[in-house]
Amino acid sequence: MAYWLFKSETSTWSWDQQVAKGETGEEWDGVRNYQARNFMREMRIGDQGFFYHSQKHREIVGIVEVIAEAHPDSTTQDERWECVDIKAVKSLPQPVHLDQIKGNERLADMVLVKNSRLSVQPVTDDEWKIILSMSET
DNA sequence: GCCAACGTTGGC
DNA sequence: GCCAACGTTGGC
Repeated sequence: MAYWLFKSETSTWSWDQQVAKGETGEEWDGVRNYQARNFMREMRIGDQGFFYHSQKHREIVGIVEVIAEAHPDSTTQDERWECVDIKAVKSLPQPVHLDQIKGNERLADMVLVKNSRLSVQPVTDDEWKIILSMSET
């Protein structure tokens, strides 16, 4: 199973909205970037991801799960763009802030640190575990 | 609110 | 196919 990170601005789509969707989940639509789309094409049902609030908050707040693999993005007629569906699994015990991530040298290679503009990105097994443990303290 | 970094577009 | 111009994102 692979791990990912989904980034959203609270004013566009927030964790609270994602949680409210429950088991039904929601399309991760609106992505107009080839790299991000390509990562979504690699996702499989059951993969998990972090839900990150960009801009004002800058923290990972929850865990989501892929419930539908890549399909056409319903918000555009342009068939280049695809998206997956995700549902909220749970909130993190404590949000993990970007400052904490940047302050941990074992996370120095995270895409979030190296390419902050990419909205859908892969997370390694190690990064996943480290962030989970940071969230529990 | 600014601006650096990055991606995309379009003229040549 | 190169690259300048432009638009967008997101950290600060």
